[in-house]
Amino acid sequence: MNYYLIAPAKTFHQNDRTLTYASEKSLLPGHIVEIPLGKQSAIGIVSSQTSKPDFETKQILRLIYETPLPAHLIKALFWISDYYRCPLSSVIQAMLPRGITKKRRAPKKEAKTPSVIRQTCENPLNAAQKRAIKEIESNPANTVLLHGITGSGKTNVYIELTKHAIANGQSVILLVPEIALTSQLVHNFKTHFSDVILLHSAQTEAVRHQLWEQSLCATTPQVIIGPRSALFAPIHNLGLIIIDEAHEPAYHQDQNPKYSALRLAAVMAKTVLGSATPLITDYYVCKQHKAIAELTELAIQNNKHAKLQIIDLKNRPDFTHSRMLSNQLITSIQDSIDARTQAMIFHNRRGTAPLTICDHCGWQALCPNCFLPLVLHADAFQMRCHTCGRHFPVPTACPECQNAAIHHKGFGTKALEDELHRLFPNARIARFDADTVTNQQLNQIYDQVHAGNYDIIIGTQMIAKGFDFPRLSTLGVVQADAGLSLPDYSSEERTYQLITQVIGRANRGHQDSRIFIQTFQPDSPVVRHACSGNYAEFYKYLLQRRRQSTLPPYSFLLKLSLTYKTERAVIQNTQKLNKAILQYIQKSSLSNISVTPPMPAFHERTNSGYTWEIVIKAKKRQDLLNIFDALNKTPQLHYDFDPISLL
DNA sequence: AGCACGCCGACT
DNA sequence: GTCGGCGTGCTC
Repeated sequence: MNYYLIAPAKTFHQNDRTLTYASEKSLLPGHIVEIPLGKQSAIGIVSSQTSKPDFETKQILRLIYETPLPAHLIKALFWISDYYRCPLSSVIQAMLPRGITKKRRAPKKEAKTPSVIRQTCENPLNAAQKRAIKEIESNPANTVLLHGITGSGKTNVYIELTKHAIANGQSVILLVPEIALTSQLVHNFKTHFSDVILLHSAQTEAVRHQLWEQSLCATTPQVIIGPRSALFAPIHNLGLIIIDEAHEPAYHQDQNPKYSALRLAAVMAKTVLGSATPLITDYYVCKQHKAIAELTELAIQNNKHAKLQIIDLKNRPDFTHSRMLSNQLITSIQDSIDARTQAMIFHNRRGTAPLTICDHCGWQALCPNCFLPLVLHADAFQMRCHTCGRHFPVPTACPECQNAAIHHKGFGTKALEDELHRLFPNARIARFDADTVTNQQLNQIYDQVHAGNYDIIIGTQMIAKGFDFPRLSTLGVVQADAGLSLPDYSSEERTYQLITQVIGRANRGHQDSRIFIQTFQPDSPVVRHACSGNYAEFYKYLLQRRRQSTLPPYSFLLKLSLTYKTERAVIQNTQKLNKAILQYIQKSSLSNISVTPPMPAFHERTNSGYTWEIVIKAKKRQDLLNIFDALNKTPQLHYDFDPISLL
């Protein structure tokens, strides 16, 4: 009889660890089995063989797949659970396809038996790209940052690295933040490699299961493209992971299992992080390991120019035609229309007006579920909550004091669209935001824009990423500093990234173009460095600030939050928690640790109650783990190691 | 999370 | 004397 440690996929309270089971069969680590657990049965993963224990054991019911999961996934399973203190079962659930025990009907289209990856075309490289590839491949560090400006040809580098890995018999995973927004990169990969396995959120359970089996059973190297969860594809001989736009927050999963795809990738295989605007912490760590490859020149040289102008929103004489758009921007839009080219206006706020307030008594329209401001959508005659999606009729009078003087403050993309219609009554205007387009539709509409069916394009984040608009000659950012007002430690780098991405839309060099950055803070280093594209200066500036406040990369963070039905309960329990933390720190005489006093969370009140939080900063990450382990866990306690935002 | 056991109040 | 309320505790 053989005995094995099995990690069950089922969660059971406060006791999440491997269990010992017996089996006549000889099994390997990574084998997926069915086991009896309590009165039920569960799926489990074989961790290792063990000796006969001194307690009763149950028999493994059956082996589900002859092929075990590859070793790097078993490593990942235990690493995530340990590093982020999350239940093993939650990791397994993320790793295995839903309905793994279901018998699937044969797929309509014959599943292609994975064949040898075929190179289908040439991949010309310039000197800088060749240098970067050599740098990445010869660098002993496990993670290498490919820092390349927009248009420097990172895709060609990815393709070449992938070719080399396949030639060595190794599989490659390419992570993208969101498939629908990266169709050009996906298309490029498909033209270079046949049989790329593409994973995305629109696929059905059956299709995912089939693709999962396909990669589990493949005997030749595979290329997989997908979102962060594609790291769990069961491919063998994983040699390289490429993470495109590695600064994107989509690479951090914020529900259990909480993990950073960047950290996880580094545990599993050689990892390349591609970004024009890397996160400060990633740049800092890679710099320390001398693991940065720079791509500083445009891949395709051209003689087109983009002229950038910063406009102070406080300077009212510049806003005599519109309160939203400066005279300079309006003139340039008109020039673009006259020249039959296009203008793009970026504003990261949906709807018509983000705040609705009664002038008489101060009442404010809030979502009864989230207690956050409701956004007016005048075209739909609705007040919408952008957090939970609920919608309500537009009030005609204040519900508190019956006064009719209610005001809609601020403006979103819909209001901007109305304003542009007023200023340019004959222009063809397209608006891209979550209200008008889903990610799936984005490509069709993009084609229309590309074909020149529109004169003015208005949009949120959605249009800032990835797309190449060759007819663009005017680009306007309505309020570049909008994100800086958020009380979050990462708001500066998020703002830098956004401005850089937007500017990148005009810097593709198809047209001479003019860029107008409107801002209330023309002197802010974030806005200035983003406008001049000076990452090195921005890095220096932000690193200094992080050092002053001991934030990452100068510390590790643990965010603890408590949610209770009443304000009284949440304050009491957060204070109790705070006391327990301080006592533990003193008892263990830990140093270089700071604990914020209990404070209300940014979203203090929600439908589920009141939330307060405590943030712990430590020089050594292990101290955070030790403190956490010593705490009393209750269902009200939520925790986040290495949070990317403190909101 | 389920699903047992277990120890007290309302019923045939 | 039995049915069932959900408090407590376990799952190899």
